[in-house]
Amino acid sequence: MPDQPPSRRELRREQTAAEILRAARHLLAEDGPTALTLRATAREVGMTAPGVCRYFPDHRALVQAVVTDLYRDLAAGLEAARDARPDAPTADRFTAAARALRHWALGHRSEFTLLFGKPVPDAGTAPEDPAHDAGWRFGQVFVGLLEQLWREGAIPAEPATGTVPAWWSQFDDLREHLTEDLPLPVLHRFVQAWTRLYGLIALEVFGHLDFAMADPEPLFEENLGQLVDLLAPDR
Amino acid sequence: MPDQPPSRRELRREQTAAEILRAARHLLAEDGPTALTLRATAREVGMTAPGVCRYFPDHRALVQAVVTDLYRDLAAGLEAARDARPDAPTADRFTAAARALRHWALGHRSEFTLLFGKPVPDAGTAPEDPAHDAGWRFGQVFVGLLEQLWREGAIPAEPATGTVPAWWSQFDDLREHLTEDLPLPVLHRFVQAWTRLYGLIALEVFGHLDFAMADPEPLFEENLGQLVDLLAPDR
DNA sequence: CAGCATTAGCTTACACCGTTAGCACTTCTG
DNA sequence: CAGAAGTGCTAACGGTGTAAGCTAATGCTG
Repeated sequence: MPDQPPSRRELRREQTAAEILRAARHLLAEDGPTALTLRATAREVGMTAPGVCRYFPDHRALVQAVVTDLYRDLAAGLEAARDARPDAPTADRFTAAARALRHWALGHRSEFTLLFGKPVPDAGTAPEDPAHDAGWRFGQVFVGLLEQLWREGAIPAEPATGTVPAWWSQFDDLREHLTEDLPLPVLHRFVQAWTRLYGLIALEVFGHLDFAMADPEPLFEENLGQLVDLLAPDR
Repeated sequence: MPDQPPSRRELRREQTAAEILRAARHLLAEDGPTALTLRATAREVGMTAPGVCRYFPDHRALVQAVVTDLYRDLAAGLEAARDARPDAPTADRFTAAARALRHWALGHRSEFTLLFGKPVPDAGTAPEDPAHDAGWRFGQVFVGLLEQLWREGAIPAEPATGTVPAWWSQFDDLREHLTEDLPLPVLHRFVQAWTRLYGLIALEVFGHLDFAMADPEPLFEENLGQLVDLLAPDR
């Protein structure tokens, strides 16, 4: 079966599936994750709920399709930010991507909550879920920059504290997903940087920073500088 | 009206209100935030939904009562951990409280998600909400330790980088909520430590650390050490 | 103690939600 | 052109929050 040309029917099917997805994303963006409902989505495109079930059998399936779509968009946005000045120092491209992530999160709070919070049980990103791959493409943006920093010799292969703690061997799992074989201290630096980046952005988006400050941007920028120093001190 | 002795009726009212709250918390703990529903709670205590509405007019009100209750429990738990060894160095009491927070979060994932994630719109903790005060008692645990560290001279009053950036004046808001008048660099150190603490725990509870490691505890302990060094270098 | 206001909890009702079963109609295919 | 596959519908069931109105018991008060 040498993948026949998509019949007129299949074409139309993909078209309405895309329309449904667009409606669902609109709902999410407008009224938050709880508004992302089968019936409301159906209404949006002029169908009934069982109608859209022909395209996304479950509510779960619809949500996961949205998650996948969002991850793709986000990854594309980060890639664009990273590659806006291809000749800039790699560390600057890293901060550009990180800023783009924060900017996207603040401009798409509902979407960020769906992807990086833990509200909707249907959004689960288990390894067997289709959204898992899309999520990994997002992570790949930062991993790619990490690998390039490593190639450029910006990251020391030795830990700051003399010896490698035994528990760093946990990073072996992560290492297998990488195209390049990076030493454990490099991966350790990366995870440290990532946790701080995520923590800051999530804290701000979720409003848990309001108690301390009105505008967290300077705090973010300060941390971004620290992160780069920590991640790639030899740049 | 010199607060009359609670009539028999009011006593009974408080009693069933407590029972409803207990049932709601049970539901939350057992089946997650989405299972925390008016009708299910009513079923749990052998009533109908409009029945519990006599006690908590809204679903929102019920959720907020649960949030308040959880904050109180959590705060009590952290205080207990902090005061388990009252004569220990203050830095150790800080790490004890931080460990207790992580331990509670991992053992009460649903509850942690409700308090520190952003899933349920009804759980909003705006300043006018009753849950706000309870949340602040939780924060007070760490703030109290901060103040004690300051009294002991463990925290330098000057920033590491010579001058105080202009944006640190944002911490003035935070300063007003404190009993002691701490210098801006001290508050800056505190916010830095808090964001990293939250980031690590949230990342772990929400499962966003799975891609990198199976057991994040060593990473947490490592960061805890760094945090104390950062927060109170002169201890 | 009698009367009465308050209150607890109920039933009913309405509007949403996800999901299933069955049916009519369109479109492709042999 | 008939049959098969697919599309979207209606109807229905069980779940959710919430408002209105009712009954009966409770507790206060004269």
